[in-house]
Amino acid sequence: MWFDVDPRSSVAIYRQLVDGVKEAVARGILETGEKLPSVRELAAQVTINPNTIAKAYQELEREGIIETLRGRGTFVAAHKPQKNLEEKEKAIKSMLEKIMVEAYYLQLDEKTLLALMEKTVQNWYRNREGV
Amino acid sequence: MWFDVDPRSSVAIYRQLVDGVKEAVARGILETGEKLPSVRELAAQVTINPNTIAKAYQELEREGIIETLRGRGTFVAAHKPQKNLEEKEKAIKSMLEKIMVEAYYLQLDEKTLLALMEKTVQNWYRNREGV
Amino acid sequence: MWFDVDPRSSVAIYRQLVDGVKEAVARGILETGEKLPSVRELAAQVTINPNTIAKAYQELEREGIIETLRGRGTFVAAHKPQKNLEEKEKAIKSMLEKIMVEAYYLQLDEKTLLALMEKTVQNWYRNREGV
Amino acid sequence: MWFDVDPRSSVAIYRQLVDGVKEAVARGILETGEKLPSVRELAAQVTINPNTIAKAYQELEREGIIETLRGRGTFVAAHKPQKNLEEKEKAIKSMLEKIMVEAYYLQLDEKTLLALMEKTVQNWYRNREGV
DNA sequence: GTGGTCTAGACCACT
DNA sequence: GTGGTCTAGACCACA
Repeated sequence: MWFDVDPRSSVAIYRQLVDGVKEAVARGILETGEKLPSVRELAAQVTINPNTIAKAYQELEREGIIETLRGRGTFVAAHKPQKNLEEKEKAIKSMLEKIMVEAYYLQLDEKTLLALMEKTVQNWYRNREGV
Repeated sequence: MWFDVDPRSSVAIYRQLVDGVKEAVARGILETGEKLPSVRELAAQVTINPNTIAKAYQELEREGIIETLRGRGTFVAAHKPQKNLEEKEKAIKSMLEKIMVEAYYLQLDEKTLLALMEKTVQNWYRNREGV
Repeated sequence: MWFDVDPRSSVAIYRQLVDGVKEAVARGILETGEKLPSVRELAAQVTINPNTIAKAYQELEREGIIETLRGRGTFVAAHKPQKNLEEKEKAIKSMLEKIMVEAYYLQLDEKTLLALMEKTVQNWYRNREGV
Repeated sequence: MWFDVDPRSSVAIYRQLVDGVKEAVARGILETGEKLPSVRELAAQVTINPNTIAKAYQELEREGIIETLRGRGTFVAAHKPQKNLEEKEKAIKSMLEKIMVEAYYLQLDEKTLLALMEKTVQNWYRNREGV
């Protein structure tokens, strides 16, 4: 499966599903138009209540990541221009600041941190290229 | 005040307090040995339930960021060697990956993203230098 | 074609068909006595499940908009006096109230809203005139 | 209560709740900052499952109509500038067209229809004025 | 077959 | 006390 769910985690299961799908799409593991497992199917595979899966799918649809065709199933949507661009850019900046704080307590110096970031970014784009 | 709390936010108020203090310490706004307001003082200033403040202080103490001297108050602790280094490094990497996903949906290209990161990092260290 | 169907929409496909035909008739695009495509024809054209088309035709027949002549096909019916006049007037009023609520959140003022309504109404009747 | 719910209706209960609250706010029956009944309270009053109420409240929060303060309850939010303005304007236009179609089958003439619209609009604004 | 909705009942974190 | 989440099981409309 293109994600894993930890029922012990403090983050809600449906959130883990949402993030998992978003990441899989971003990584190119799930491609536009590809069919997602049906709510019941997925529920059976990961032994999670169907309602929980459904909630995740609805959230993903609201975010425009997937779309459901009535009676046929849910599919990865074509990438639409995103809404709330500013909001999301703020979110990225705020995540970066949290990283800075954590790095401070880890006593990472500027150089090490930047190197880590560069490596992560380059890896990401290199892995996507092949898709 | 060296932080602000948004009761409308979906993140718990006590978490906002914890993060706020950690950030203030990391930024050098709160220095080692500096006294924090008492639970009651702070509760009065920001109109938050004292229990919530107390919970945040407990969490901060558990993380070794602050320490309570009985009868004297709570103070910013000296920076101790961190525990769970690996765990925290993982946390940073995981936050970076989340950033990658968000950046993907924002369609930031590699160059732009790296530039944003560098700017953030450099700003951070430059601002700390002066402290 | 005198209508379009969006499989991604949250409104049922058969409902979209029903509404589409009703609108086409009201606009004069489909005239009394005009033959509609057969279920199979239409299904082939718009790649929709024939059962769905059939359901829409049944609904339209029930509403008296079209009629089926056995072996000959389905045709736009002559306009009969409507049933449930009161019910439908209520429906219009209720739709108008929904518009008011939406307009409120859009902060449309009275004048703008009335102007929009007048324009819509006049356009509608002007376009019908030519038919 | 400032709304009523019909469990026999074909429109989902949670949708009726959402629309009811939106209308009450638009009409000024619910004012900014006013507290809504708690999920459990309301569930008891209208004998509807708490989950259903919660779903409605969440939808309303997503739309920015209400906001929840953790552990304290849910309140009518201050009116923020709306998002998706274009989308909503389209929605209004589309509702107006549906009205035109219905009016056609009711054989309302232009004058009658416009009069009805004007009356509705004026009534609405007159009733709000007093608030 | 699909997803959408609802109920009943439970547990949890937060204030 | 509040809302948030999850499970279990059920019914429905739609394609």
